[in-house]
Amino acid sequence: MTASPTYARIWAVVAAIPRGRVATYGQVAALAGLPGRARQAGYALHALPNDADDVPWHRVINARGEVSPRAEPGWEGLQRAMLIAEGVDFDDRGRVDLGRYRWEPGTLHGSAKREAQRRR
DNA sequence: AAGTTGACTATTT
DNA sequence: AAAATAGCCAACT
Repeated sequence: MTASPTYARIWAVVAAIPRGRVATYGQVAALAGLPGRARQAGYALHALPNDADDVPWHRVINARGEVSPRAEPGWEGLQRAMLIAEGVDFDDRGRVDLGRYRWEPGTLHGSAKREAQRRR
């Protein structure tokens, strides 16, 4: 497949998002070594092949904590359903509490993990 | 090769 | 608080 190294980096970061957590496009881009290139993160996911099960694209949302609207309808509802299935809650306006579900990479280790788990 | 596009975001109505 | 505006930059045509 003809994937740019840029895409590969972004996909790698997305693949690292733990279950039940979400990340913003800007966050993914920054972690991929592309600060300020949030749009490219979204572009990379758009170009993502359908059989890429190892990339949890549904855990990437926009900075407002909402599922980004895309060209084809129906996907938004699906993404929301998938996140709910993982334990991510949405409020009445269909938004995720980023302060609670935002993924903090590399932070949880050993006993610190248990402490982070206590948030609620 | 130049112009358009977009699964974004911060700022301003 | 929600909607429109402006800035952004790589991929796509």
